Amino acid sequence: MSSKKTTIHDIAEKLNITASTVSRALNNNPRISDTTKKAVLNMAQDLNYQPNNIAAALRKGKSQLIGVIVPTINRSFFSSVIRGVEEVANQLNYRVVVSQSNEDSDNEIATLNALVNARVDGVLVSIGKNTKDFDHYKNLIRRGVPLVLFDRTTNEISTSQVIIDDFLGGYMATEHLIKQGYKKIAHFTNYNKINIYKERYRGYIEALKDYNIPFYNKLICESNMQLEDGRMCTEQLLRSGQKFDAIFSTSDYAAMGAMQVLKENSIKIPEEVGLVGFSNEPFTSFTDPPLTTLSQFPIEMGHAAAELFFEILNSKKDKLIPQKTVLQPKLIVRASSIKQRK
Amino acid sequence: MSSKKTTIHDIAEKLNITASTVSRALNNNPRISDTTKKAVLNMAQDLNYQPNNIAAALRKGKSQLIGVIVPTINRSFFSSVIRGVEEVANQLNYRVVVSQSNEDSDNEIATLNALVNARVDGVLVSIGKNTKDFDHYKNLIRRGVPLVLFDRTTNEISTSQVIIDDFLGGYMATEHLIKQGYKKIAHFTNYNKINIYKERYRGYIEALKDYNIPFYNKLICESNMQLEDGRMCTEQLLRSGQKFDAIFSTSDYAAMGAMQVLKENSIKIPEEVGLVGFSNEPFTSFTDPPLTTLSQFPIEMGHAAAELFFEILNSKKDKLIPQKTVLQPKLIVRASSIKQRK
DNA sequence: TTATAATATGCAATCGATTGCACAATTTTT
DNA sequence: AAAAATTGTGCAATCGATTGCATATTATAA
Repeated sequence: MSSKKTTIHDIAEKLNITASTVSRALNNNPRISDTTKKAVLNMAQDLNYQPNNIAAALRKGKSQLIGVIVPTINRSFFSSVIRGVEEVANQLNYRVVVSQSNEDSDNEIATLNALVNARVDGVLVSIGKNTKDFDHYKNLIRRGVPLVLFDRTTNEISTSQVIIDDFLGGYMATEHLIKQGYKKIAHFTNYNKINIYKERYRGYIEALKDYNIPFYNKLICESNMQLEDGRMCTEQLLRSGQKFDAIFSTSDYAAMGAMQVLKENSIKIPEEVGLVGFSNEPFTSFTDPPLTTLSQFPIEMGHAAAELFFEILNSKKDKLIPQKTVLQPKLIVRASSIKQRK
Repeated sequence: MSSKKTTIHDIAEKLNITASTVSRALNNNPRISDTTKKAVLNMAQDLNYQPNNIAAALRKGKSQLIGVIVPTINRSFFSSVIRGVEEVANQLNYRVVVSQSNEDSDNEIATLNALVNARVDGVLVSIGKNTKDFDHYKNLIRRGVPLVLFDRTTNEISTSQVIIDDFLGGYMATEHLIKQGYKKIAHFTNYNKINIYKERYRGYIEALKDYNIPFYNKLICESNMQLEDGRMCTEQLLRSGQKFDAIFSTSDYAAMGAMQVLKENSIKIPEEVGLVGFSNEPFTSFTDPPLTTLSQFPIEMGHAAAELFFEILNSKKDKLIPQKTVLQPKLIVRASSIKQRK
């Protein structure tokens, strides 16, 4: 029943021409006459021809596949980036192959190899928190496989990347709180200081400095930045007796934890404590009060990453200058940090 | 610099054997001596050999790729399903290629064809809301391409599928509200009645019947089930003067819209109006009050879908009986619907 | 009218791994 | 010791599309 799939040879045979001609006709090669092209196209339709990309990939050495590795796919930020990548890729007749590292270094390497073996034409990666060794990526570049890093990046690898200006993000969040009249601003950051957290932290410090607000080490809490960690940090702050009137958390989840604990302790947000998160997770607009946060424009980040990828792909391999796209984060002001009404 | 990638021929040459032997050795073929196998493996390591899956795929007619089509990837439910699929697939050395239909029928078809041309070994699909014509899927099956539908399915296509028991979900939600003492339960459902919404609606009706609660058509609001729609439905209910003391919304987003409007009107949840959503979106635990909802176990659904896929793949094509995996939803009771304390 | 260019198509190798069949070498059976 | 079975490799075709080069045909220029 399922007669074999039709190939260009079948088309060629029916039309009494060769497969080369069919191939050229299908690829709209100018050396083929319009008459032949039409005949081929019609016959292809009649025979319900479906090109075998695998065969083409083997011959051309290009699979039309882009690999994307993220720590976890079911986080709004990452799935949105993937969405963005896919939008650009599909436009150019590329498909997106996704893999998760689960923040595990070994897994990240294994998955990277798997993608390479599948002969993806390049890889877009957001590096896991625990990855300290970048040799595999360096090898990849040496072997000429296009690589683009996004969000979770490192300067140890010389390749194109797209990030948001996390320093600015940290600065904006802190400045906003200061301008609202908050003076003792706690900061929750990741204990594992990969680029993004480091930068946000720097922004926080810088803003304090610019506004002559003293920095207290006791107001810093390092953790894994999940909801539970945010709860813990907040409880710790409360127990310590250290006064604070605002929290800038570098993750929305930890901010949510803080919100819960504050509410449980009948501390009013934003009147007594202002709260700012980071990432604009979908839930932040649904909390009570809604949470001020920073949007990282994940879909745009996906677009940018894909564009950088295609730039590498289309460039002469020898004179390739790594590009860096820096997106501006945007402060989304919501009730959790509005002390003054203007 | 980038010396060509090593192939089995390079290994063969170095060892003075043929490529066939190398291939067999790498695939651990029992007809190859252990000595040779070891030599091949070592040489492969030395030359940093990376198998070319594309070549193998062409020869074997299997790409080790699974296509997944979802309406949108950046929705918690769908990205979690994909996560589940990926977990099973990776285990079996398969990769996952994702595509979005954006709820657009034409796009869904185009994307399906693209995946087929990429020679994925099969496709897992959650059908778009607006897809009414299933010919493309039927063709796919006729051509012997394994197809598994999940969540958004249809009985018009004879193929394996995995769904949750939406009828039961609707029933459980409604019964829970009834048992809490709510009597006039509104229901928000999708105007486009694809399988899942139809079933939940049926469950709602059945529960009312079982508990001798009259059904009022005026308590039903059909919409697109986004947040705005939930707001609209709720405002409409309020304006209409139709009394109601609970809302069972078939989407968490619409439920959230309802929560907002109720709060804006100073209507107390759960005291005056009980609220139940559907899907257990991550934000539902963060609202105030936290929202009662139903978990669909998306990751497990992904696992199940992948398993069904591999069953098809490994079965004799002629005697293939479509399987249906039905997962049980689970009621997650939170404050939004707890009127009585037991 | 002949030389030259342009046009349209065919030939055959190629991408890299897999696999049915053949065959030599060795071991086991009778 | 001859026949049969087992073991280990090699040969060559194959998967389907692409492409450099050759060639035949027609159109244009000299």
